[in-house]
Amino acid sequence: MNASSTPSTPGARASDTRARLIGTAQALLQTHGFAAFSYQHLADELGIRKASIHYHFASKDDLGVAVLAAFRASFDEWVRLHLGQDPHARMLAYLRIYTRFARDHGKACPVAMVSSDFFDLPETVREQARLLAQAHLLWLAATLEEGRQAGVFAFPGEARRQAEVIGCAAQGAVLSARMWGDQRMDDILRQLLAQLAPPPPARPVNIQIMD
Amino acid sequence: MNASSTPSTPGARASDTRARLIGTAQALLQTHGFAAFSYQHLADELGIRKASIHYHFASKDDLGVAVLAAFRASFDEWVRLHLGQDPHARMLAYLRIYTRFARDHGKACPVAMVSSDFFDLPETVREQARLLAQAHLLWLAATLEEGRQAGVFAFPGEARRQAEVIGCAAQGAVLSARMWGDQRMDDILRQLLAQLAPPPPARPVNIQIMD
DNA sequence: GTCTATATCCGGATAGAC
DNA sequence: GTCTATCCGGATATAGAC
Repeated sequence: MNASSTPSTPGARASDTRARLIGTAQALLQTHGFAAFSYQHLADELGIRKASIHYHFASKDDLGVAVLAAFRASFDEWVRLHLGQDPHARMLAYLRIYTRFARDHGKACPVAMVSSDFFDLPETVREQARLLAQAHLLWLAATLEEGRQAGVFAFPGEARRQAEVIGCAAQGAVLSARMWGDQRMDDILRQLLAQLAPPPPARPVNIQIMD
Repeated sequence: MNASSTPSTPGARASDTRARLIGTAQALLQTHGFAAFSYQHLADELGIRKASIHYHFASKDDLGVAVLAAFRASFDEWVRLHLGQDPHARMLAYLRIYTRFARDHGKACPVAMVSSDFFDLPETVREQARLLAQAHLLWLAATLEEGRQAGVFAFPGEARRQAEVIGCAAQGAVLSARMWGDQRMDDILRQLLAQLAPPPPARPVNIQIMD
């Protein structure tokens, strides 16, 4: 009955199962939320018994902390991989993360899912959620500011505020994709980018400034 | 032990309890989500036994349908009350709905909460959620388009697309207010409005067109 | 590391008295 | 309309064998 491609074996290393638990829990968190997935779901997915999970994560809260920390580590790695690109390309790549989420069985942003469960979460998990959200917002603000100075983005006020708008809209977009399909979300992200585009040069007066 | 201000009495009318159930369920949906609140929570709040709730709503799904229908009725009424106002004032009033949500114990948008639970909901509840979201989007699109033609809003492309951005951002904003407090959300809504503001007249050339 | 077995609690739902 | 009593399933978690 073990549906897993890598059934548990007596010689399995703890770190293997632990990593697979985190990966599966990440997917379940994005599709069903933290409260709505269970050790039973995880056990079924991995082909082990649910009691075995407690060896790796004594409580579900511990698992929640590890799952959110893993999301943060993934994002840090993603940031590292895109360090060289220009702001516009980076922002495109960032929004494509959410496009991929939505297309992958309607996964939502982990931060949005945790926010929904927020009042039923222990402080340890809440803290990790804040750290993850913070990492995204800081990156967004830096990218927006860099893009504005490079002339590829235009928006009013502080980059930090604009970063919050983009982040919230992206979260809302993947949520709405669950209702309406991922085409809806593509439209929203495109509109978000269109709003960031700088206006065309003041007027088509034929002045050319030579340098 | 009845904490309710209107304890159940033998002579209570069904419509009273039914209305109180819907109202309490609306609040619980916005704070904890549909899956996370229980008949027991409702019963405690109203000062009755949980079995009694089944008289009014045979199943929790039936309650969910009624709760979302009630949200839609409230919104329709809100729309009616604001018919006379100009687009800018209407949009301000609309965003203030979410500000009030966030300040009221961190309530989220019901659509966002239902979206999180979406894959675990029966089709009857999903349908109501779509109807509610649709009502908001249609109103937003109409208000945006009217405001653009009146010159108080500026945005690229179709109003319908911009409506989706505003709606998603508002949903994300109230969710993020649960993490960071409602001041954060005020900032986001302000930024949203600032982005909608039309640019200042082409340049301060001292041309006055007389009419 | 993973198992079986079990403890404990809470969820929605039903039957039938009042 | 609301009650008590009960059923059943599923949740997290623990104990102890292998």
